[in-house]
Parts: sequence; structure tokens; C-alpha cells
Amino acid sequence: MSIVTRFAPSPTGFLHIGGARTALFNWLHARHHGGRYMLRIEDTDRQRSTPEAVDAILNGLQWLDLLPDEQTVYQFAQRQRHQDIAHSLLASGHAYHCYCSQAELEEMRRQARLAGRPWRYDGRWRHRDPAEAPPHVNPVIRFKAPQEGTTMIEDWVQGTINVANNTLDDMILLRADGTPTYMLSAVVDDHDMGITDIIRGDDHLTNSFRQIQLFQALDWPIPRYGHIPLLHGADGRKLSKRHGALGVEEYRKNGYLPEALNNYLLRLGWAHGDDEIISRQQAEQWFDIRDVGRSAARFDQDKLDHLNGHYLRATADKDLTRDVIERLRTLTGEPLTKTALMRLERGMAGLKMRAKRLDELAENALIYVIPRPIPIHSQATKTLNGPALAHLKTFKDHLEKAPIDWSASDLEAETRNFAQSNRLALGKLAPALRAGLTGRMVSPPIFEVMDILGKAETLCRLGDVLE
RNA sequence: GACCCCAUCGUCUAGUCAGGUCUAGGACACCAGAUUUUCAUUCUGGCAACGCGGGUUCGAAUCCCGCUGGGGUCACCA
Repeated sequence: MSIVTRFAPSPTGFLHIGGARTALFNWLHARHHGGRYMLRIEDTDRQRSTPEAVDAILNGLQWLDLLPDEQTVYQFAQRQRHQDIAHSLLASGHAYHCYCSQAELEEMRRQARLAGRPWRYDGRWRHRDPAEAPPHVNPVIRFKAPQEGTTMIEDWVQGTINVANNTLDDMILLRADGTPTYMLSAVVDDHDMGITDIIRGDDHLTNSFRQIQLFQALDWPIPRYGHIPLLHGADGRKLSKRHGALGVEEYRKNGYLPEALNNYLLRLGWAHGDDEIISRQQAEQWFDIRDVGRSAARFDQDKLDHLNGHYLRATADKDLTRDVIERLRTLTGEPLTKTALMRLERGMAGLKMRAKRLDELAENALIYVIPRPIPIHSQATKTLNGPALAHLKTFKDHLEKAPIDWSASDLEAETRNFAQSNRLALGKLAPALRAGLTGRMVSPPIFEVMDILGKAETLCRLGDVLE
């Protein structure tokens, strides 16, 4: 039987990093078994669902190359079907009307808390005659959950888990206003979409027991489950915004590569021996949902950065340049000149091995694209002291007349000769050159910078600091 | 609190299902060194873990029990 998986986020915010991992695992599980992977937007909460959030999810998935194989299902659009099923459950005796008011429910909760007992709806309207219903109260429809025995899940990652049915109460299927709840909608949609394998966060584990009971009441085939552990922040707590658990969109903005994020997320809770750098193709081949660990993993920014640096270096210069051009435009506020563009392209190889993120890369690329006079950072200003300037002056004069090819290698040879004949350590001259030419203390190899800048620009920049 | 889950270096993990090959392997981070005009890359080396207590066994990181610690769930949210 061909398997069908789904990623089912609710559009109430950005695409969470944990959601991205869930999507990735669903994608991988489907691909590994030659099945299909679908997307369902769970937008039944009309108060909190927004079109912006839907876009954020779609854009994030696209960026990560995790778009579904088929038409996206919007849960709210299926509400009529959900209502029909609720009523059929009513007709078959698997559900009933409950006339409890919010206040009454609140009172029951309070009592339970006082008595130190776990709160559970007591099913008081299970057998009560609707004739006793208080006037002007719209009833909800509750599921008549089995009271005895146990419900079992044979989970791909959690193993076999049993829960006593008497710990599960009669959940609401249809609200007083007639709208379906998540618990009902999810079951109906999973069935209608032909979902065979449900991979989701283990915060859904208890939901699954309830949903299985629904599948049973409906006499529908029960899907297989894989509840993956949640992602935690560096402090071991559930990942939240304050951990830097940004939306996927933010990671993109901050200069992360989708390959790096996917690779990182994949290795959280899952491993294939000692392999660290894993391509999508390998992942597809190696991924087995049963190999996912059962304990929560902490989010480690350093490791993500390391992976990102790796993928950055592996990316073709021209692809990197394309992205950096956009970032530079927002950084400088104007489009690049032709000359700047040329320098950027030539400098990319030296630039990319010095950055872990694209934003960092763009920032470092500034030395090639900003117009003179370039800003000199404070530390560099200190380097450009009296003696250093004197050396720079004679070196500049020397360079102007030096009969050399303006190439990194010739420049280096010439500079070394100059330093030697002036009894100057290269370690004295190079920092001054770097400071004057880039305005910084750190840059790609200075002779490469001179080469890329060209003779005229190099001399002019030196002139700027010598004035 | 009730129910459920989890537990190997600081972090992600391999090893656990089929006990010995584990003086516990890899990666990130960190430290030291090599290369080097800076930084980075690369390379070499180092630090660093089986939570605790009982069992079972000739032998336990691996199996069992307890404890401790951590997490998740307990909505007319999803």
C-alpha cells in the first residue's frame, strides 16, 4: 500500500522551526517509501488564523523545498463535511448534546482543583433527557468516548503506548455555534485525504488517543503514527520566541541557506552513523522514521552556523553573488555600479570562506563596493598612526612607479621586496595597508584586495588616508 | 497534581532492540599547535559523558526494578 503523509500547521503565526522539521520528516518519510506528501492548513480557528500566516507557511516551505505534492487542503473549507460527520455520530449514538454552560464547566474545573482531582468532563449529559435542557442554551456535541478498556498506539518512534480510556473525557466535536473543533476536523480530513501515516510533534500524543477512538467510532481505518519529540531551546525548555526560535522567514533573512537548515533539522533527533553533511538525496534514502530518537533535542545555534558556513563555501560564487547583490542594495541604499559588481564577483571566492551567513558575507563585501572615501573603523584609525602613515606614503610612491603586473602574486612579491629593502617587517606594512585600503582590521588577503580593487582605486584609497 | 514520555561528553548524537569487539566513537563549541600579511579555511592534538541505587549475569552504557532529574498533555486553541 502506498503511504500518504501530511504536514498540518495552523496559520496563526510564522512557520516555526519545529514545524519545518515536522514537514521535513513527513516529506522524507513519504519519499523514502515512494509515497505522497500533502499539506493541510488547519484554519478552523477563525479568530487566530490569518492569510499572512498562510503565506508565511507557504513561502517557508517553498524556500526549504518542502512544498506538497498535491493541492493544499484548507480545513475550514471542509466544515460542512465535518458537521455532517458530527451529526452522523449523533445518529449512531457515538455522540450527544451537552447543555453545560461555560460557567458550569468552570465551576466543575474549580471543584476538581479543590479536591485535587484531575479535571475531566463528567459526561453528565450523556444520558440526560434533552427535555431537561435549560432554555436558550445552544448545546455542543460531545463524543461519547469509551469508558472502559484501553486505547493503544503502536507508534513509529514512541513504541507501543497504552492509555486507560477512563482518563480521556468526552471531547467536544461541534461547538455551540455549530463549528467543528480541531479534534473532529483532523480525523475527518485525515480520512478524506487518505492519510496513512501521521508524523507530528509529540505534544499531539494524547490527541492521538482521542482521535483513534473517533476513527474507531466511525469505523474508519486507523492511520499509523510517529510522534517526534519537540525541539527545545538552549535552556532545555520548549522552544519559544525568546530562544531565537524565529520563523523560517527570519532564518532566510539572517543569511541562512535552506540546505543548511534542512541538514541541521534532520540531525536533530536523527542520525545515520557518523554522517553529518547529508544531502537531500541521501536523506531520502537513509531516513527511517523508526530511527528518530525519543528524547527532545536542544536547538544549537553554533552548530547551525557551522553547517551554514559549510554550505556557503560549497555554493557557487555566482549564486552567492546574486544573493549578496540584493543584500548590498538594502545595505547601501543604491544599486551597484558595474565596477563594484565586477569586484564583487572576483572577490567572492575570498569572501565566502570568511563568513558563516549571507548577511555577514554582504557586510564583508562592502569593502569592494562602497565609493571613496571609505569609512575607516576606529581600530583601523589607531593602526594608521604616524610611523605607519610614513611607511604607507613611501610605499605608495613606490607602487605608483613599480613596473609590475597588477596581480596578487606580483603585488606580494613587490611588497616583500619593498619591505625588505626598507628593513620593514611585512607584519608592519600589511596591517597599515589593510587599514587604509579596507578601513578594517580583518579582510581577505590584502594583495588579493589590491588586485581586485585595481591600481587606480588602490592608490586613491591610500591617498585618501595620507591626506 | 493526574496521565504519558524521556535520560551517553556543555550541545547534537553512534552504540541499547539481538549483553562481551566500548580503557564508549563522530560532530559542534572550547583549548593548544601547524599553515599564514589579518581573519577565515584546512590539518594535527587535547579537554569532556554512560544521572543515582539495587538487581539479573561469568560479564551491563546495553536487560529488570526503584529513585532522582527533565519534558509533554490535561480548552467550545490547533
